[in-house]
Amino acid sequence: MPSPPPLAAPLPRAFFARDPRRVARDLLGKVLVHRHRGVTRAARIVETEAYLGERDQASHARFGPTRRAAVMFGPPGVAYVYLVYGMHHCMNVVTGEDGAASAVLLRAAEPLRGCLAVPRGPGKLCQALAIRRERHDGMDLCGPRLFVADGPPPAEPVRTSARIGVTYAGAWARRRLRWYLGGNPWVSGGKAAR
DNA sequence: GCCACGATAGTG
DNA sequence: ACTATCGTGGCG
Repeated sequence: MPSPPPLAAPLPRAFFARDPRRVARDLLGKVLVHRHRGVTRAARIVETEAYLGERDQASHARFGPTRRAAVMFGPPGVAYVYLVYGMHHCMNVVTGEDGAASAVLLRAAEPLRGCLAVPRGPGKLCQALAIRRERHDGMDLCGPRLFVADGPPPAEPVRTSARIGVTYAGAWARRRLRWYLGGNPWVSGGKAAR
């Protein structure tokens, strides 16, 4: 008997080893999958933000390879998960070349399977898929536990805007480094941001 | 050691 | 607009 085909396979590392802006755009419509103890949780990515590296004054990488931001300076295709405001976890995928410190923040997704919350906003996305810093920061996304699977090309139009919550970053805050699916109800930021 | 503050989210 | 809640980075 042939074994059943996997429901979803991880995207190859080459997908992440590119400019974070391209990865941010191409992640729209892809499926984030978390498997743990036989439970699968999955959601379709509808909103992302690119962080361009050490020079990007909105990025955690702006302080150099500190303990928190260390994984951003490593190879692509790895999860960078951190804690904000002492209570919310946020997940990024590391992109670009090894050492470039670029990443893409996953901001919102459409629930597909096993979601514990509505994955609208980066904190809620992690809560929905049971992703947390202690467990997933530094995890390889080309493994079986936490990965991004391919999905059909989105029917919705791809739109861009300035990133959310980075007003401290001066001119970098005004750059259009946020990507989302226009009109999609799962996108965060309220009516104005959709 | 201290301290100010956050790539957020929920309430008023 | 206010705040919960704690790790982080800057500075001394």
